[in-house]
Amino acid sequence: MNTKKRILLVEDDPNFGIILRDFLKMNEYDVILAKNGMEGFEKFKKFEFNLCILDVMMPYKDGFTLATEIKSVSPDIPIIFLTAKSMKEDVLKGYKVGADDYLKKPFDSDVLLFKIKAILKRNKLSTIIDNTETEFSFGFFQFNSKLRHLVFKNDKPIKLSPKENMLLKLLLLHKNDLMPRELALTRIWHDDNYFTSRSMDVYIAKLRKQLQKDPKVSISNIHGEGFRLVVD
Amino acid sequence: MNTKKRILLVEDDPNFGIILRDFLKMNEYDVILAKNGMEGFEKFKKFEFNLCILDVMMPYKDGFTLATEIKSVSPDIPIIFLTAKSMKEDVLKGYKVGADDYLKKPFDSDVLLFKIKAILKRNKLSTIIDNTETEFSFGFFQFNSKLRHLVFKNDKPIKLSPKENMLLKLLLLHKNDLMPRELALTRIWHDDNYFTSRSMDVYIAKLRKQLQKDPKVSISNIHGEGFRLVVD
DNA sequence: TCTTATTGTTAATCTTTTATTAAAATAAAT
DNA sequence: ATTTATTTTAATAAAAGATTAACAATAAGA
Repeated sequence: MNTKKRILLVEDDPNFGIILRDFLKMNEYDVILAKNGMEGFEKFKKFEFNLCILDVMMPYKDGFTLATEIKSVSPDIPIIFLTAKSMKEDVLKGYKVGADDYLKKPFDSDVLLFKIKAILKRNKLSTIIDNTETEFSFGFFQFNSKLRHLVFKNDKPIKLSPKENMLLKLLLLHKNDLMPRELALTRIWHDDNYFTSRSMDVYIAKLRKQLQKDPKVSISNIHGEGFRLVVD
Repeated sequence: MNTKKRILLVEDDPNFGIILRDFLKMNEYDVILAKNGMEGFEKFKKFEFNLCILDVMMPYKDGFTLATEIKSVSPDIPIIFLTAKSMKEDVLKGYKVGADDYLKKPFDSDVLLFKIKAILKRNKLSTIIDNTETEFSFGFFQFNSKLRHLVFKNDKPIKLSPKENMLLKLLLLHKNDLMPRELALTRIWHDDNYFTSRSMDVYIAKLRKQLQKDPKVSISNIHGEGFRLVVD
């Protein structure tokens, strides 16, 4: 209902990977496909995901190793393993590195869909109750990213739209430092192209309009690089 | 570390049931064994459990039916199914009634232990959040969620319907903070889709009608996120 | 300096989400 | 079995949000 759930799919068999990706896309998931563990971890760091589906047997870096790396960055992200053989050792190893489920190939696609649904559902509660940083204070502003409220001095709170809100939060997480354009585009717009970039500029303008209430606060552009929220 | 985790094991084969119970007990779990669905539900209501392990094929009342009953009382309790056959239908049915995992008999006991561990670990957070508070006071209102009574000043109590009641309670548990739409939909409507969402809006309207008696109390919407019960 | 690429701003358009009301369907109670 | 309460569905309106287009301004490179 909300926004599409994002799945990282790491599968080295290109034929199978593409067909599985398309199948999941048809079922209303946003899927990023990586063809090996290396690429998988890069993509994982770049975007934000709700779930990972990892093939176990991959050359160079296997699914378990990748899972361990992923869990070290995001301990709570659910992982489903795809195993060719259902050997006890594999299953146990999977659970040891924090698997939420595993599927033996060949598997039934409906079963996979249900597993995904079930896992996302039970992970909802913990992800709904978002315990990332939510209160920010800068200049004469007070900002609550959970309520999407921006308060100047003792005025009544200004309601921010989701995009305004996320963008301001990203800027604040890089306060007085470069917030790369690319970062906002991949994190907020999930795509980096001409139009999303234009859209982002519009939101920068909106934020500037609010922030100009405090002369000590501004958003400056670093040409070709990104933006910087400056607080004197 | 804390106290032993309590497991409800429902299995109609007495030999297998007893050996499995003893195996789990050896592994530091408190286990209550029931030999059919009827007895299983009785025991479930009598004690408090952290996890249920249910045999699917049982005479008189099967595991799925039992699971549905259990979930109607405790929506968040994790359930593992034991299936003799791993038919697709069974697996899907299991996930539909909210299974957390399933195991095909015969299974490896170590795998079961790992599944139990994994499930209890991820359920830790959400069971802590389970709140049994029943008396609330806000603005000029007094609310008893057990009696489903909402009282304004000294008026006679307004009887709330079950859904109104649960929704108000959820809002109050997040007083002055975001109560995510998804949370109410999964907790109260057990499904998050267009229609349940519309239904929820209708109930928000009903609550607003009652709460407007006190100008200091209101329900505000956070677009795309949820609602907030505001008490000045 | 000229040219091109990037950024800034505003307004129009399109999309999604929420609000409200009423009617239909279901469930509970008498 | 019939009334009553509750819940869902439908239809439509209103609000909020996001994108796009058009054009202005600015910065960087040739």
